[in-house]
Amino acid sequence: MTMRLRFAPSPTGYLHIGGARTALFNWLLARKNKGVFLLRIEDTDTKRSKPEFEAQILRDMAWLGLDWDEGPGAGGDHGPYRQTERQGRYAVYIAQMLESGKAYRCTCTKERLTAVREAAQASGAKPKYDGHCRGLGLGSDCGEHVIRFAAPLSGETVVADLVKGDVTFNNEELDDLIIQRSNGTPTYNFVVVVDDHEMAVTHVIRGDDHLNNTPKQQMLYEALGLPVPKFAHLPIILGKDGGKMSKRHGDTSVGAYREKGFLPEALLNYLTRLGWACGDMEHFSADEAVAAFGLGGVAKAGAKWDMDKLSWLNQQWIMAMDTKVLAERSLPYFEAAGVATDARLEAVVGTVQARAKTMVELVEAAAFYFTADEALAWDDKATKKFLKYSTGAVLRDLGDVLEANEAWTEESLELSVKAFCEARELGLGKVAQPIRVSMTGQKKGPGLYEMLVAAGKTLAIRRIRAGADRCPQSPS
RNA sequence: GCUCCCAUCGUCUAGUGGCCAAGGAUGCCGCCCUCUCACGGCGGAGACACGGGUUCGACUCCCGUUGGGAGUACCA
Repeated sequence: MTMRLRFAPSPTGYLHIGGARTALFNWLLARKNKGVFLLRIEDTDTKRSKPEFEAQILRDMAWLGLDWDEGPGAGGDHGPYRQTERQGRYAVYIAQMLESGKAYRCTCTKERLTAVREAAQASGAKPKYDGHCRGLGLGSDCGEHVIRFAAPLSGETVVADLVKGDVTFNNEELDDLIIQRSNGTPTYNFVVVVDDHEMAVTHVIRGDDHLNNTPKQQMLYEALGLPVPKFAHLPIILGKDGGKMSKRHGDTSVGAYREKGFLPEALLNYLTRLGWACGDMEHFSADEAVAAFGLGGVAKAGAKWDMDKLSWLNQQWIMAMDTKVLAERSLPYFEAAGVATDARLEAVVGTVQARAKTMVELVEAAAFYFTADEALAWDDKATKKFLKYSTGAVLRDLGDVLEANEAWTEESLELSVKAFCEARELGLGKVAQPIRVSMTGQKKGPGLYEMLVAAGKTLAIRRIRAGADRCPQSPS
């Protein structure tokens, strides 16, 4: 039997990190077992759901490389895959529940419900519905009413969780949950059961926060006479302070990480490793993760989001990437930064590849190659320290020496510069830094020779001479 | 309050009763490389929450305590 897994986001916001990780683990398991990964849009909250959010979620999933076999845009014969388009299907299940006596109509008012809840809480008991209408046998003519599940009153329900192990719930703790609202629409816990069944989902993998819903859903499966899927609950991702991950801890949306210049490979790598381990594997591709993945390696405890490690991984991915590919993929980031690139791009990127933790940093580090001379960002400290009165003549002469360098290769430039230093009895540092500041406006940057080559002779000579002009023209 | 889950370096984790005077990664510190910054190399500090059991032997098993998290809706 093929394993069928699903990710069921609500289009009430962007795809956040936690959701992406849930999707990822489902995807990994599906790919690992040659199963099916499907996407279901839970858009029944009409007040908060928006088509734009759905589009964004789909885009971010695709960006991460989490492709789905069934769902919006992919087809599949278990559709439709949007809950709003499935509304008609739930009525028959509700009717079945009513007929078999597994559900009943309830006309209790909200006021009464609140009073019951408060009374229970005051006495230290679990706040739950008291079953007031359970034995009344109310018919469809009872006026405004909800439909409640007549849950088992005694015994216990054991959830055989693939991550947590057996989790036992006392049925007395669970109450008669509402499965259909007074406006006729079914509620979440009922709908997931029906949808997961109709979509033939075999494994439900979701966040920890759903563990408490699971016994209710399991009882619903049983009441409906449906096979119960396997469950696995993943620990949730926490913020740096151990609390729920929120804006206070930085970005929470996948889109924000893309915009900040994180590579999908790195984000996926980090997300996989967060809460899952396979020995000492740290830096791995999606394919490698698929090959090694298993629910057995999933941690039970929540994990804190660590930007430092994500950044490190991103840098590892940037460094490991073929320079030509990296150059192509950096294009949108140059564009976003308003930096126009040219044919030197690949060479340029090569010089900053090991100096950027993100694509945005890469663009920042490379911008000086492309910006107009007068638009260079000057670091005052660097100028003061390295462009002094005495440096002016050095840079001017160096400009002439370099102009005479026909080959303009790293090797020949190194020979030229070193010969110049020896002739002047100057340490390399006394020459290299002024050149760097002239070229970049900054005191840090790529290696001297690779930078000169990547910049091109024309720009290099021009900036070195401009650097000379920038030096004080008289001793102060 | 009640129910459920969880607990190894700051962080992510390895560890499934002896191989652990607890390993890796990140971050931090130092040294090296060096024209700067990175990269890279080497080294260092840094953890089994606590208390009881079980056992010849517990990081590993059981119980409790403490701490953290989740749920407790006519939201999903």
